[in-house]
Amino acid sequence: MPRSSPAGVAGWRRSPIRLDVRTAPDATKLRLLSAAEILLTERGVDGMSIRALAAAAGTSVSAVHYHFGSKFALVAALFEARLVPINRARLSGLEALVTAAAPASPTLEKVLDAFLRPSFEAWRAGEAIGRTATPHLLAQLHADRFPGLEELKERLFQPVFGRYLEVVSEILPEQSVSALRIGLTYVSGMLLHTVGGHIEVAGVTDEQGSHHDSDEALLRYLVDFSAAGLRGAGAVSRARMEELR
Amino acid sequence: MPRSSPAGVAGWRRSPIRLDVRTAPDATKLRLLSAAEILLTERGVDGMSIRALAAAAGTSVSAVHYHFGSKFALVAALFEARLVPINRARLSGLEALVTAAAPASPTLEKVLDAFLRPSFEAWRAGEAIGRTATPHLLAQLHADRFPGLEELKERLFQPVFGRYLEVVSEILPEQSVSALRIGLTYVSGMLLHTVGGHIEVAGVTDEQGSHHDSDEALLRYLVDFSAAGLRGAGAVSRARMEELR
DNA sequence: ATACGTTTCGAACAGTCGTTCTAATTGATT
DNA sequence: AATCAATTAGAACGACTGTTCGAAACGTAT
Repeated sequence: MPRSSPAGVAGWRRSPIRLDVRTAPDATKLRLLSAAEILLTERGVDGMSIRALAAAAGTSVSAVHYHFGSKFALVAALFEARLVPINRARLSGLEALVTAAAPASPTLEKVLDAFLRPSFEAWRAGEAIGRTATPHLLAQLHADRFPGLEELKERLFQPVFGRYLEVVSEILPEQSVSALRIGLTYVSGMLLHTVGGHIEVAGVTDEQGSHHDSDEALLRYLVDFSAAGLRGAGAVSRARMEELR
Repeated sequence: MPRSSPAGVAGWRRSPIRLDVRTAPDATKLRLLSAAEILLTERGVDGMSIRALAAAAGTSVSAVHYHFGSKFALVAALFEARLVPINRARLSGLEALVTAAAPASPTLEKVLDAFLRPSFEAWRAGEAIGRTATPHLLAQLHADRFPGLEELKERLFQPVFGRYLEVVSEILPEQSVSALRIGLTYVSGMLLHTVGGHIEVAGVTDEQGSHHDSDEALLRYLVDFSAAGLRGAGAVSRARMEELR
């Protein structure tokens, strides 16, 4: 049972050679997060009990409150810890596209790919190693509700969403921003629908390489569907969109 | 433990003149369903307690088990009671389109409208009268999980989904059925995303007529987005879709 | 008026929930 | 060796969970 402090414990930094996996600082904290990730996707926030979580993490119930303060704080911490890297990859990928294509704009397909791929790949990577994946958790949390979650989602998503909306708006200047906002929300919804497990890929799994190809094809389908939808919906009903402010 | 069957109570059928609202048969049963509809959308299956439900319906906790047998049976009954009319409207609307356009096929937009409109209108009608709407509940249940729900969704959705897949496959014969299945699943996902409250309409609400126009514009946007997505995704990545079986 | 089946109610059951508290154990510092 | 803060485990708290039970109340038919 690990019993080290989170950060800045002098003793551990004096012997950096001992920082192996077993006795790493925050070992219990990290085990709790990993266990919570699995249990949350399986049972949801209300369905995951502190006791089941502690048992899965190999610790006691009081460890949760010691490290996080409350059950909801743990869920929020997990949500943020898993989403921040994905959103960082989204933003860096987008800026790379923008600078590479400057002074022109990147294609809509490339932008959507940069938005969808990080979450998509984390999802497939998680399923490949046998445990329920991170974005699957995000889809679950997107449906769940508990105090403070709405503000957290707003804080984490808004910068990414806003920047993508800017770029897409430059690519499709003839469409209103409010219409594109709805369209991009639909793109997010389809992504969550995919990683949430509602899409049956039914790909060939006996070969290891073919599975990766199927994943790539599914992501490609999602990108093309989104791009065509964004372009098509705006082209047809642009006039009606004025009413949506 | 329930000890009677709801339908076929001899005493009530002998005096049909007394079938007013207050003393109608299954009055408490219907009140329980209505109250459950609101509480489920607000708090989810695990979040709704029998006691809160009984209090909202103005009855006692044991009434739930008397009329339904268990909490999950009540949720399943509500799910089915609300979804069957919507799916019936979907199917009849589709067949009307098919026969009207025969021997040709109806347009993709009309077919998607027939699919989306029943659930969409039930959603807006529910929000208009102030209570949380039925499809909002469906979106909540789509995310929730409890034993038996998956089979129920399969039983209720599959006939509708299969028939629509047939017709859409006739409209877009150059696309594989498996690709169209994914596309139609995305359409369902976007609908659930909409009625689940994740789309901010932000329409003008001070006028009563304008709200209806905004709703119509939003539905129109969803239809056009879906149609363009289905057509576009198939046209671009048709070759890659072969890998998805 | 009596008897009957249906429906309702409140109490009580055995669990589980998140949280809190106390005591013990750990490794590092003095 | 003694002291210290950090971390752990385990018991206990009150509140809540879905469910069950027995006794009332109901309108109807005998």
